[in-house]
Amino acid sequence: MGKSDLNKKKKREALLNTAFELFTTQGINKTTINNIVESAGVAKGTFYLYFKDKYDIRNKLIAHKAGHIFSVADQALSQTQLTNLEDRIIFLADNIIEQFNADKSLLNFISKNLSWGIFKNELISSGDDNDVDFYNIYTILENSPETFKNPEILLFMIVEFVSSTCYSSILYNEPVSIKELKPYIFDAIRQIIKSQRL
Amino acid sequence: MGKSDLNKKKKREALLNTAFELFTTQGINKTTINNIVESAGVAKGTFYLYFKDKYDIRNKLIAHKAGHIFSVADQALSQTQLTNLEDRIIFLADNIIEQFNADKSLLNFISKNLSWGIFKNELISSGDDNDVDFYNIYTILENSPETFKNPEILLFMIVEFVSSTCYSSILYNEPVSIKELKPYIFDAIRQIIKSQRL
Amino acid sequence: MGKSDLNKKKKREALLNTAFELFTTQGINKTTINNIVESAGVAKGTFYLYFKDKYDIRNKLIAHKAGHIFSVADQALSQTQLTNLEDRIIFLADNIIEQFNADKSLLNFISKNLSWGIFKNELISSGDDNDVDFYNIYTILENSPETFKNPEILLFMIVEFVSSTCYSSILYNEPVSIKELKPYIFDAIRQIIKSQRL
Amino acid sequence: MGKSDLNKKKKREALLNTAFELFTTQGINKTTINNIVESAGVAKGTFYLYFKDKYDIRNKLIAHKAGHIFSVADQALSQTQLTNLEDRIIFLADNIIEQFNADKSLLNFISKNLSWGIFKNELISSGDDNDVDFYNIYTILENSPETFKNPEILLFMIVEFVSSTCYSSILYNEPVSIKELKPYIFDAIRQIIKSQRL
DNA sequence: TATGAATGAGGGTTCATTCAT
DNA sequence: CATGAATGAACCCTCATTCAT
Repeated sequence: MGKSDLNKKKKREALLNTAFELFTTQGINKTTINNIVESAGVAKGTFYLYFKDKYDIRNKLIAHKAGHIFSVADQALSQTQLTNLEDRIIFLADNIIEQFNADKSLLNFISKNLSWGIFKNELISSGDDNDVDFYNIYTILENSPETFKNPEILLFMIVEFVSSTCYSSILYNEPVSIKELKPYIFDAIRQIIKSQRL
Repeated sequence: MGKSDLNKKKKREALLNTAFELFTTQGINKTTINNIVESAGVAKGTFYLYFKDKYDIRNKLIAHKAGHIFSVADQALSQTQLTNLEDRIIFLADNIIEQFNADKSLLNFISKNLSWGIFKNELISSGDDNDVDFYNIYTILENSPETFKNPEILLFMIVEFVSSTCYSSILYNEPVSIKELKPYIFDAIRQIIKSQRL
Repeated sequence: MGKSDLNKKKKREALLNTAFELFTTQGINKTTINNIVESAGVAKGTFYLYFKDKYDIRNKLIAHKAGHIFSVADQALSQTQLTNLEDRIIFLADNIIEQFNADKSLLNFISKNLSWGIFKNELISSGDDNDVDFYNIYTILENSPETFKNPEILLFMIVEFVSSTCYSSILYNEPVSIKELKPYIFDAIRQIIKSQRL
Repeated sequence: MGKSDLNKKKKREALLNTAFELFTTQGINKTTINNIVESAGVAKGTFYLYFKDKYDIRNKLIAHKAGHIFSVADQALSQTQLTNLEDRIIFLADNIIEQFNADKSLLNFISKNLSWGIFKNELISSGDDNDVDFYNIYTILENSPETFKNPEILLFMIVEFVSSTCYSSILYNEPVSIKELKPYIFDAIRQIIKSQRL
């Protein structure tokens, strides 16, 4: 990679990082391209060399950040000795919840913008160096000796259940704090898994 | 109520109805105050006599619409002979899902903007003639002979679970159509209820 | 007409006058909406209350100015005792040439932007208080005892001939000054008329 | 001519051809330097090695294209046996009209931008390999046994008359189609010539 | 020569908000 | 209460031009 290519990559990353910072602190609507380029220290025109518009950079960020979260959780899981499927899924859920709990603006950003369909599309379409190992998570289900009616639906339901209950609890302590809510969530997950077991 | 008061009420409702129509068809960001007052047939300044800004009218709409949905479901439930708690909750869930399925823009509008905390706040703070009987839904749990660890959490989890899984399925058919997804959802709900039963 | 209506009319005219001033001195491309509103002493948004964009105001100006020129010439003609058709037409041509000669920027503005078709369309479509009596000029031909193969074509040819030869001569003294050119033009006009006489 | 010189010439021609293509299809204002270099397949900076700016390349194109048209007409004339002056001029006019009729975008481009003075200046100033034999056309008048008051003015008037009447007729069919208009134009030309004959 | 990434002033346009009527 | 003309800051985006490579 030439010096110029390296410089380009750096500019692009500066824009991405700045945009994320601003999106999460001020919200997407309130963030202007002006804000982004100013903070990133590049000229306005430069933004348009790398991204089509504000929503283009947002989508790229979402996919990147979401993938990263799964990746971190997966890494942590591989460090454990857990073998039981339910335990492994609960571990992942717990890890992800804690990531969100530790970075609330990240939770806000992703939840407001991510949907299952968009997520899948972005992962597939964006051929950049997204080292997202999201689909590896499937392997948890697939490699398990147990079988399920429909693994994708099961995964989908768990993801939606966790993310939607987390959102309110972590950000607004509603109806209770995440600490209090967790046992309920985990119980529920175990039951959902059971209901789908063949 | 005097003639002038009536006129005022009519203006306010015209603004609310128009705003809802525009929010659901064009999105909130794309809808301008101009659009609203034009369609409502009032002057621009008049808008500010009734609402603080676009987000004020949005919040009022959300609480109103969400309450209405629960109300409709509750009414329908009262027409049935169902006595078993799980059946009653599934009935409500099904009814609400069908309401959303029949009016996708409504689902989109509410899901994008409603959160448990905001919803509760709005219901409490807005003392207007909101005839929302949302909290009646609690009575389903409370009046049941069965008891649960924490009824509000249970309700919260079900609501979040249903609304988040619905969203993706109804609007984007992801991961599967709502028709296919329903049995899984209902199974999961039953399991969640079980997990919380004392 | 209310005070407010009057004020509106004044704003609109201020914009038109300023735009014309700038268009003729700097050219249309170089003139920005910013320039116009600044000189006119109104806010930028105000411009868009009265005109769609730069080209809208240009078109309205062209029709207005072109109509005015014919009107002035026609008025002057009516003050004369000329009866002979050729003489009357030459008189009009001379008058118009002198108007352009006296206001070269006007000539530049109109010639660059006016075409026979656009001119006719604008005259018809723009229902504003354009007191343009352009078509009265037809009456010169129609009321004459002489008849012509095709009066519109004759008029068209004379107008195009005069305006195109004027343009170069008045603005660039090419190939000769307008003073030198005039006799040639008038001779040519007489010949053109003859060629079309039945 | 060295290999490098050849390459340079090729680049320059690529830019000229592409610019003409874009100017005539999209208009000059809408055409950007970006468009030109992209289509021409050269880098952006390269443009500035050959031309000062957009208007520089435009002027060079106009002179070139206008000269070419006269050249083609002149060539065609030399293939005929016509000896009578009027006939020869009418032949040229007809030929040029047909060239424009066959390539309307060319007519649009040249008419909007060409003026007698600019044309002459460009021809004189631009010493490039413009093999324009425009002035040869003078020889038609000069070599004729007949004599005229002022040959340049005569030529000027005919050129302006033809080009301005053509413009409206060919591009907008106003006031009538070029087919219908031609006899009127030719009649008028004959009269103009007569009026200038000594 | 040739490149093309970077620039940044300035373009047109929008729209929430105000306030005199 | 109701109006709507006027505002002007702020928006997104373009594009001619430069200059280090």
